Amino acid sequence: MKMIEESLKKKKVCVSCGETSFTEDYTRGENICTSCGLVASERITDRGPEWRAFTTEERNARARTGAPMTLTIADRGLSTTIDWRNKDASGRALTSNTRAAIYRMRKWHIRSRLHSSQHRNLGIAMSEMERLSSQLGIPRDVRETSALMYRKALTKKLVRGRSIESVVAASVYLACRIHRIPRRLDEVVAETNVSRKQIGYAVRLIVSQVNIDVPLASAKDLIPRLSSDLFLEGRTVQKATEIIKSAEEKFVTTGKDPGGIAGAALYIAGIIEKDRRTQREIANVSRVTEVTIRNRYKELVRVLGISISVDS
DNA sequence: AAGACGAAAGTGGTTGA
DNA sequence: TCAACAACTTTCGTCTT
Repeated sequence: MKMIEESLKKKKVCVSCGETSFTEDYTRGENICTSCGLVASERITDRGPEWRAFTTEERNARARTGAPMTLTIADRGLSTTIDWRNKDASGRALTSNTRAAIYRMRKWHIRSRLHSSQHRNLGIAMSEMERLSSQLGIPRDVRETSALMYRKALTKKLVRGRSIESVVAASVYLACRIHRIPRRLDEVVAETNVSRKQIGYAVRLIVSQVNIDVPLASAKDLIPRLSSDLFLEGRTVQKATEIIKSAEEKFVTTGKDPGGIAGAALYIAGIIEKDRRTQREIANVSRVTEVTIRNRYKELVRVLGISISVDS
């Protein structure tokens, strides 16, 4: 037990490429690096059910727990509901006494459910968040984080005087940053009706007020996404990751657009590994211009002393 | 003909007085 | 609040493959 706790606490880093995200393959019991495919550890704990089910009915019949508690529903999925039918559990009609009692319970139950303005706010915000994050294709656990961010912002009274939508968008964006899922602010802005300025302001506000570390966007995080768009080969991707890593430690990549850095690294890696893409192709997927790719790649070559080999 | 290159001028955002 | 500034973009002519 102790060992399991320790291994959970320690953040795993891929020994091959330094990536920290892993896919757990339960059927094979392996931990696989999402970036380079390295099998990082075998014999992981299968946290799934110990039974098997082939149909939905079987699954429902065998499950012994209810829906998971979640932050993305305003009442955390913990509310009870009282049925509107005047029947008991076995389907018999209720006596008039019981019926009156149930009627009173129902009344208070409904009245107490959305009792505070915060709860009402959350209700609206969570449905908006659900819409936004599904539009952006954001996975479940990141949504939980963004819900948490929103709840923190709400309790700190940061939503007051600002539109719910802008704070929701900021929460989603920050959750992506925290989980190192590359979504740029512009992409989030595009799915909302709020101006970029307002969302940017909300983002900064939350970062300054809420006590959560938000890592800076790194060019490394963009590599998997860009390289799959470019259909690059594994070794090229790995090379690009190395380039960025040494660029980050050797030299300032700060203040530069991560897209430019990532694009330049992929360009160089492509040349070295003979898996070349044109500057235009790379510029398109990394959302910067060819000129920026050029500038960054010249800079990287100069600073890292990479010789673009003349052999071809 | 496509890709790479670099100069010049313009834009949106940050910083410091 | 404003000007200076760095990073990035747009545009365009030229060179290379």
